[in-house]
Amino acid sequence: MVETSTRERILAVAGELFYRDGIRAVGIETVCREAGIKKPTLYHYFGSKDGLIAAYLKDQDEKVLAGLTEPALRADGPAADRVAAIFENVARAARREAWKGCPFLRGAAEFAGERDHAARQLASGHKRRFERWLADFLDEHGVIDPKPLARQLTVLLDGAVTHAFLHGKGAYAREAGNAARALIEGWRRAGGSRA
Amino acid sequence: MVETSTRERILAVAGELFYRDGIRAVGIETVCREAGIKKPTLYHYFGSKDGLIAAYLKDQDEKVLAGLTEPALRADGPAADRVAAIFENVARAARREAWKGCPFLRGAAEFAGERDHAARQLASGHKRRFERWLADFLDEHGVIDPKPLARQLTVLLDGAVTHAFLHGKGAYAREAGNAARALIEGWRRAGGSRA
DNA sequence: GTCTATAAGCCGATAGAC
DNA sequence: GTCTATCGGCTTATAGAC
Repeated sequence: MVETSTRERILAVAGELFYRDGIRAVGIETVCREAGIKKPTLYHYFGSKDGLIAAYLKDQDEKVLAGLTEPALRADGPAADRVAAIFENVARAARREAWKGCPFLRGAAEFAGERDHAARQLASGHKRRFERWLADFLDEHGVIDPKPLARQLTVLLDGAVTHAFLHGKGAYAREAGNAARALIEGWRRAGGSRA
Repeated sequence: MVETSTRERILAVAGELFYRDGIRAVGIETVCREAGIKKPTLYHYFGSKDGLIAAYLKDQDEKVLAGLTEPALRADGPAADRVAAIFENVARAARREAWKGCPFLRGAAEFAGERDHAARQLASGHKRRFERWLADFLDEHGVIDPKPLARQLTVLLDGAVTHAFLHGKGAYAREAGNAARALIEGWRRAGGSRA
């Protein structure tokens, strides 16, 4: 089953273009041309451009989350080392030409004017899901009262992603990794009562 | 001199619309209508939409920087308290309906597909300027080896701004403020050698 | 499910008059 | 410096045939 369905092919093409150039910068016509189909076919599967956008971000949710958590799951040692691996992974990604930060942060920024747009809601949900995963992960690795710390690290990580993209340099993510380390180690010293 | 020049009026209107709805979401025609002028007048002053975008962000640079640093300059006590005031200010801003995060982060996100776009360059410059200001500020308030810490806090702050916007809640910026405090206090304990 | 053809409008940008 | 008028192209979206 190497052949992909039409729907999957459209979604793959749209995902690539939306991520590379920005959602608003890419027209339906371009998506159709690159996917080798005509407009009515796209509208048949997705109903509207907003429908395609929502499908794109829903499709990315799991994938982005898996890519983010994978370095931590693969690392060993104390929690600080494992979390630092996430930041180091971002720093390495920043070197790739095609890497342009987080599709959810960028999507939310593009639809700042539409409070209830799917891109905004899916971005918020995605971030809450990562924060929850991190709290569980810290808990499993012996961190006391992990929730406030997970929130701090989640915020720090998105700052790292954003700055790594903005300047095109991994140095920002790497320095943020140092901060993450310091926060986790300090958290243990304070006995979880810092927040 | 209450009357503003045509150029200033266009810039003020464009700034409001670009920030509220996003740069790509706002057409030249809309800017002209709201400013009470015709298109050739706008093109007379700014040459192109990209010219208007560049003028918008150049105009915001100083203003945003001043708004960001003001709470720290007004606060007193040790460096940790003063920097925490910046995060608290973001947390309070997140409550306002009209607040939509950082115009530079959002602008850079909108032009992710154009590496050399003015929005990207101005955003990068703006962030480097804030980082430099913070390093000087920390230095003046007795922090040893302030540069790596300033970078950590700059990254953390933009994460806080982004999450405050994303979820429409100040809680994320407030928790990031706790992290900032911990980083600064830990930095003193480590004698500036943490990084 | 996929096509041809097309609607209706908005996009950025400009020629040329005053 | 500001206008009227307009250009060509791209935008999202749809009617209707196969």
